[in-house]
Amino acid sequence: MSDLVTRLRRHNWRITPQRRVIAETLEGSHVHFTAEEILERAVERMPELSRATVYNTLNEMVALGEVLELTLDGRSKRYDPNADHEHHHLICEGCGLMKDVHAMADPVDWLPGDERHGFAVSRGSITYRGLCPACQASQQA
Amino acid sequence: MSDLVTRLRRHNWRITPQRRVIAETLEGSHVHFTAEEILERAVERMPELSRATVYNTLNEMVALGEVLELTLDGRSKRYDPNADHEHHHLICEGCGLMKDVHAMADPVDWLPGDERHGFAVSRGSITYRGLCPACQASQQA
DNA sequence: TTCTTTGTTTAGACATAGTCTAAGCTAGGA
DNA sequence: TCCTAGCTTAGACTATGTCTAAACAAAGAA
Repeated sequence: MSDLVTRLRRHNWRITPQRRVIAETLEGSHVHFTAEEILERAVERMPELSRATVYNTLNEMVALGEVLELTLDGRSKRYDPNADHEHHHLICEGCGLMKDVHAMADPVDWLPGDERHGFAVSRGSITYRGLCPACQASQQA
Repeated sequence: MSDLVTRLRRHNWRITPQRRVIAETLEGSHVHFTAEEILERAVERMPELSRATVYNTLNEMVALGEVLELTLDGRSKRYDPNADHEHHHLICEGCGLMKDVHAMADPVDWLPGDERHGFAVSRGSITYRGLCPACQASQQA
């Protein structure tokens, strides 16, 4: 799997300095940032970068299918540059910590035909919830 | 499974006229409403009902565990009065139509121990995405 | 019954997340 | 070089949800 800028370029998408900074900020992290967090970090490298460009660029990367948009907490959307690789998410109900995880089966295979209501089902993503080790410890105390 | 008002009363939660109207509005539907949609419909029965009461009441019902909060589209939260019964959601990527569905297995069973990162995993919910029959038809045209 | 306490509701101000608009800027082709 | 299409910008605007302070209501005590 190649880096995000390379994948974006394949769509004949112009890689401007702003878009490069945003893509590299997104890819350089191991957590899934919100748009505001990306703006905050990208502005350190390019102070004149505007909020609208960050939102526009993220939406375009999602539309190109190279970035996933996650809406896991109902507050703000988060962006996951790892769009190729099928994975799910595990979230701590105590502190909000999020991890990428892999399941042993594709959930689409577990949806019977009569539960599909005529839909053409393309994918299924699982959100696991629980308590992380730190929150389990603090709950016992 | 008893009705929502009955379940709420078991928590020694005062059932005021406002709360009753909100609970009945929520339960009387087969789609999952947003807070604004509930307000809109509840106000028809109780015109002086305020927005704040609707938001407060929904949040309290979620905290009591009798209503599920869904954040499936990143726009607004939706509320599902069917908190007891394990089910998942199927969403149309064309028009946003949402259905409750049942899978053949519990997704928690598909998450291997070494993917749990020490979490105490309590539940997993699946969001299926695809195209509903109407949107498949209009796409072909 | 009246008083007190506690919890509930209200209107509207405020906060946060995200979109839109109009103008200016930039890169590449003629 | 100039033109054009697309990109970026600041800031206004919209949508969703929370907070605050005051009014209101219900239940128990006297």
